[in-house]
Amino acid sequence: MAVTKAADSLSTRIRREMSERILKGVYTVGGRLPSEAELVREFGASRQTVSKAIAELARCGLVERNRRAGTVVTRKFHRTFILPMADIRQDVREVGLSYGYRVLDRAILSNGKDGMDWSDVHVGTPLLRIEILHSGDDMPLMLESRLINTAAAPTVVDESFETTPPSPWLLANIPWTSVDHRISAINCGSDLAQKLDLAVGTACPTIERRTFQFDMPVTRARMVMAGSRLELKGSYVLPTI
Amino acid sequence: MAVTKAADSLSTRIRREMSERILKGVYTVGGRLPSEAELVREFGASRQTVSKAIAELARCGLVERNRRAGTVVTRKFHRTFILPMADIRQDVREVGLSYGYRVLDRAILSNGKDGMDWSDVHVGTPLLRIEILHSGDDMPLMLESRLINTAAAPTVVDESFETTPPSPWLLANIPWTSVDHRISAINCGSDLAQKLDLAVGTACPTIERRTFQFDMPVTRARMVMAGSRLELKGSYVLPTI
DNA sequence: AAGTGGTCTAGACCACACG
DNA sequence: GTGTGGTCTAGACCACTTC
Repeated sequence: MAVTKAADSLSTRIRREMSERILKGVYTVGGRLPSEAELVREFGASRQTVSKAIAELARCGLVERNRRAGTVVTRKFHRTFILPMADIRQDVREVGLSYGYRVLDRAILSNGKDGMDWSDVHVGTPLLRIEILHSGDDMPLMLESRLINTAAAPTVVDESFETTPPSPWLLANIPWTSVDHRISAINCGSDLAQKLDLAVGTACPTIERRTFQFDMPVTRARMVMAGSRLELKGSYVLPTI
Repeated sequence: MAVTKAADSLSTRIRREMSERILKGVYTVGGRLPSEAELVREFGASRQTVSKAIAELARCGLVERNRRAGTVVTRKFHRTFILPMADIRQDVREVGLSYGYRVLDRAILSNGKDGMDWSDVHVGTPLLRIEILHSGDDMPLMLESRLINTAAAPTVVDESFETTPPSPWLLANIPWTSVDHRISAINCGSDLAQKLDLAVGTACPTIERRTFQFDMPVTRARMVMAGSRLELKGSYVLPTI
């Protein structure tokens, strides 16, 4: 038993030892782990402590726990990965550019009129529509077109967005409970090409994102990246290691 | 105190009650939560149980815990979201198409020769290069170009990939500990256009993904989606609700 | 010094699923 | 029935950080 290296808690050390065994194949995929009672004996820890360690492995998806059937090794931990919901200001600065943005449009419209039709939002609710051009060293990097539901974010009407872009402002001021997104690519048309300073037809990664407070839509945004000028990156390390 | 509705565990009910208070603004952002001792009194639960509930809120990023200073409400839980690392077979079937794929190329090459140069992999290591065209109802949906490091996945050389595509095979057979990815968009050239049955220049969402076993690269893949034929979607619900 | 969270133990009861 | 994990309590010691 290699449960060494103090400074980490006992449950952490047990978790690490067990995840190492799983990754090294000591316990085979589909096979059973020793029961909690056996691990209690092996590690000389209390059942709570062992249970906590194994529960963390289960949260990471390395194992599945079943009453009576015991704990079995899975490998469904690859089913998700994390994409940072980056603050574009940080991302731009990280590549050494000075971040800036410009508000191209800001209007309050009534849902159901003016061509606005946001289903799931009551007809007549005021909506804030805003368009932002983000740039680095004055080079356009991303065009953001956003609708904000004033029923979910009433204070937004008093916000000019002259010092803070909408995305960080919303994150800091309007809580949300769920989000969905869609990643696609578009060939930019002449309007986009002009705003983003690209050749017509350039492939642009595009993210559409919607956030909700329970069932109520909060905001929906379409973010068109200026071709390959800014990369969308992410990484994920299994947290149990 | 609305700690009602049994069937859920006590710590779950406490967690839900507390997250609701945070989202409703009972505890303001930057403000302090009651200490564990106070919550023990309020909810009539043991300290372990209260601690577990609050620890889960902290894992989700709703609060930050500090010794002596207490637990404060943050709002950094929006910093990441989850993108499903979808099994394309499922995704295709979900939209009602019959999934199929074809191996366009399969070769074993030596790193450092034949134009192969995978830094971080020893020169001379055999690499499996494979190209797969995924389709739905015989319509091309995604072109996958992949390298696999045989030092990390020795059994891959015996696998023809005639019945299982590389991605699910790898997930099921070769463990990994970290992954990174890059999302971009490309204008497809003539070769891609032919393989994916698209017009030259069509914007195609592209994912590059690399996985590792600790420091050892396992596989790297470039997946080019056929324009907008297949969508990349994901959603995330705050797990504390 | 004192209050906070972090962790651990020992013991207990329960729910579930399999034989 | 029986073994598994799921959860809870009570009490304890410790580490950290602010006062």
